[in-house]
Amino acid sequence: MPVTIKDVARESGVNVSTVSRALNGEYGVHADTREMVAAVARRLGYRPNRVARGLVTGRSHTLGLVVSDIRNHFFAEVARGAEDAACRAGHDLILCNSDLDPDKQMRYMQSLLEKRVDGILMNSVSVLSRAQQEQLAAMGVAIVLLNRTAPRGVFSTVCADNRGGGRLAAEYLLKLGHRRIAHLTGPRHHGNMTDRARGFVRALSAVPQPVEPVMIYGRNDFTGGYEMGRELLARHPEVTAVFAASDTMAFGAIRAFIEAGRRIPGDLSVIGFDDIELAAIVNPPLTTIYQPKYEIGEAAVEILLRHADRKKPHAPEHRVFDVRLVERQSCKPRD
Amino acid sequence: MPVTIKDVARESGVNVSTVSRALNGEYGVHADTREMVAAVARRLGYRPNRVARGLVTGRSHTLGLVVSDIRNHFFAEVARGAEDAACRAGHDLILCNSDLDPDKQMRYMQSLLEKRVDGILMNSVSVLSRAQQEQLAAMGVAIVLLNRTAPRGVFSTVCADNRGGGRLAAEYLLKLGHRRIAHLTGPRHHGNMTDRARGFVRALSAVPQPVEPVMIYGRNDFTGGYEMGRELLARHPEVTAVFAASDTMAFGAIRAFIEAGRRIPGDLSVIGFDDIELAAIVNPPLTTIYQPKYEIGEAAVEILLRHADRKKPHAPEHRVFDVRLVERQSCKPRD
DNA sequence: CTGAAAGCGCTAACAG
DNA sequence: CTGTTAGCGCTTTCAG
Repeated sequence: MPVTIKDVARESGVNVSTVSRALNGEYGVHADTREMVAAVARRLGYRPNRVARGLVTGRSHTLGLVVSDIRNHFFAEVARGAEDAACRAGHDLILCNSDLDPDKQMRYMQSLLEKRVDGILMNSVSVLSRAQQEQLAAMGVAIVLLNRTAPRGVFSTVCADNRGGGRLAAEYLLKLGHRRIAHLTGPRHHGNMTDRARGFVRALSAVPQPVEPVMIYGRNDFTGGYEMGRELLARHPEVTAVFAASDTMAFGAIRAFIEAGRRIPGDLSVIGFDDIELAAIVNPPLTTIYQPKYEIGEAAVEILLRHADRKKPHAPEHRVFDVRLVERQSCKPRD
Repeated sequence: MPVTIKDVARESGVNVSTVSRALNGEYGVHADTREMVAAVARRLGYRPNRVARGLVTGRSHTLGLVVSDIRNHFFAEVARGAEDAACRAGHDLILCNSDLDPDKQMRYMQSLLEKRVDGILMNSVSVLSRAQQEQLAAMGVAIVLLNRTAPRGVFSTVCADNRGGGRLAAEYLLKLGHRRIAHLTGPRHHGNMTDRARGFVRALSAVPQPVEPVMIYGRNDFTGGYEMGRELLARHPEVTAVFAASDTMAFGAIRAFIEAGRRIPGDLSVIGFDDIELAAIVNPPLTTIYQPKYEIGEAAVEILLRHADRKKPHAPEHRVFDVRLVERQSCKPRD
């Protein structure tokens, strides 16, 4: 049975409201009283009950983070940035893994809402319908998306310049002389990856002799990349360069290529996206598009916190981070 | 202004307590009433306030997870297992990154306590002083440790058979004929890694011609491994085999070795610990000790939940998971 | 500067 | 089966 504010009040001979004021360092309480109360509180090992406080103030100082899977390196990095920013602001972060399952995602949203979180950070499973967006918006909680789902939606968004990244990858492969190119992307309607694909395809078709890439869709993880890699070899052995929409998928694909006796980059050039730490240490080191993962998490929380003051309805903010090509050794000019 | 239980009561013409009972599916309420109330609740978009409920029931249905860094693959995997288990039981997980900093860790504990979490999962207690540990125990919240600290402490623990893993690594390297061996381990007093080191050293000395390994301490991340790798080359070039206490450190060390022109496993055999996904795909594929990360997170939450019923003080449980050697291609017999 | 009192939204006896 | 009544621990008017 923990010690409550009442205990402190009784023990220090003042009213609970005075204890509250003293401990919250507000004005209107004598310095002596404050010190005395503080001393008693310390002696008793008083620990304010934030649940009770939240009930009256209406703010839980808790944020929700809904990602598809924390084991995904990208999200781990985002989560760390988000947690650091939240911690600095005196907030906690509830972690949820949606597995890109719409039902699971909605259930988590419900749960977070019932816990009265001050805001939610999420990478949405898919392009949200107008109706879904409005439903979420109507829930009356600040939401920041980690991927652009609909152009100019009602929610704030923070993400990398995915389309620009796709373009960079395309221009790079073209510059190396590749003409038979494939793109391994994630599930359809995955906001970020869709944008990467769009930028990639568009850049490939914006040249004098346009090239149309082979598109392969799959799961955004190692195994998904592996399967897409095998599929590519089976159906399009003529391809000389592939752009994978994440480093993890790139690793999976490379594994499939190597198992099939292909050499990277000798027979096949591969470029990824994310620049996770391990991209630099696999063999061959992976050429990829860097995006600032930690900073994305940080920025998302900052926006969220700014909007969580639900005094005035903020207009949605859209923050886009620059990406850049990191040239390593998994691509080479076409012979 | 969200709709409350009162609104539902008024709208459906019954008392709030009836609404509460109806919605919580308890006995003692007419089926018709229940349905009617449920219908009204749905129509009004009623969303129970778990904060309020928590205040009266004393249970927040929230767990705290304190790890050193979620970007560490091992912890991401543990976190996922924990989150899944928590979710199944209707609980949420608050994520905290301690960076192995005792102060930060204690601050997180305070914060979690003030949020009245039902239990806390944490690693890295070993960095805490004896006094701090006792302080934790006195806090009166269920705690499960992800590493063994003091033998037979007051807390429950869940971890892999770290000592056995160290032994496995030692026996393997000895079997390959290595005699000049180094161990790259984490920070001193890191519970799990200390145990790995102990098992390793002991097994090396338990043979007819005992070998005493070169010990190098460092940070448990890629850069830490890299630095230890360089230090090893500079100070002990005679070494032919290395046991790194985590795959991540092994990767860092390998990077240092390769930069220095050493070949793996040609010049230097390397064995890791954890068996993270990427261990299988780096080149050469990393021989390592597998430990069931996801299951550790799951088991920890299960124990926590069992103990969170603070009716009766449970005796601490200690669960140890088996490890096994995964032989890949980063080790070879000494010439 | 401090105390008294009302209530945040909900559950849980206790009556009826 | 349902209504009444107390709170849970805290903040926040409103008086004094």
